[in-house]
Amino acid sequence: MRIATWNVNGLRARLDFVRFWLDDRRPDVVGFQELKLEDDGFPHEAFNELGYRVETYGQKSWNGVAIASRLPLAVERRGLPGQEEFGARLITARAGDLLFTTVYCPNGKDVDHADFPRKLGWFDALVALVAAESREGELAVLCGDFNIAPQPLDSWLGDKGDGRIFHTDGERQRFQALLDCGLHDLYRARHPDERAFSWWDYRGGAFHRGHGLRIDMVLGSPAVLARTADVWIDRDYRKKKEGLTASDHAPVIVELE
DNA sequence: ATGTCGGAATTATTCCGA
Repeated sequence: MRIATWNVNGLRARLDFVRFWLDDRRPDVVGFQELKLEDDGFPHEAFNELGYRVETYGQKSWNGVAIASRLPLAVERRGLPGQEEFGARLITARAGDLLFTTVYCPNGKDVDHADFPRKLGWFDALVALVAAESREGELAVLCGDFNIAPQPLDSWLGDKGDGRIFHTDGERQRFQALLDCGLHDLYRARHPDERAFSWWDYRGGAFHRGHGLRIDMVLGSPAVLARTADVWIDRDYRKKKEGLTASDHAPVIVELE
């Protein structure tokens, strides 16, 4: 089974690109972020034609998440309790035997911006939810755009990034708190010393200069880790395809036995 | 050069967010 997470940066603008990727990689379950459209406007037909059912939690203009699945799909939750006013950022569904959650975590903008403490509060609510809902032996996945580089190894800035937005102790403590709930960062578990990124700014030729961050993650419960055969970042899909513009994020793919 | 995108508000141009 192949699962994936991908921040598409606007599904309307990315639809042909996403279809091309789905047809090429054939994942079974995908968490999408930054749809930037309302649920009424979701292009279900395009996904159905490729064999996917989709559950969505969108809003106008910004944010928005969805789970597409070739396996039976039953939605369990839309929205992070107590944080709904911060945008459509979390959806959970059962996909086959997986309890699959995808999140678009707040960006925070800058360490001295009002959104930064709100970002930390959003993570505190996420940690509380994960802690309350985790069940022994469950095949649970929490994937998405976390907007945190957990270690210096996850940033092109290395330890020179420490203290900047995405690189602060406060953000890293929240990410660690998710791991302390029993989740594993599957990419890092599989590739302990690899410097690899999932996001590169559109500006300044960041992709070609290697100026990236690893902020898109697939976290898995111990049962998921035990079934993980491979984890890779689909960097090729950060490049233009057939003249179509890529998202600023690459998909992250996990192969499960 | 904070150099690019996507979307919205308004009508090809500006803003906002990332």
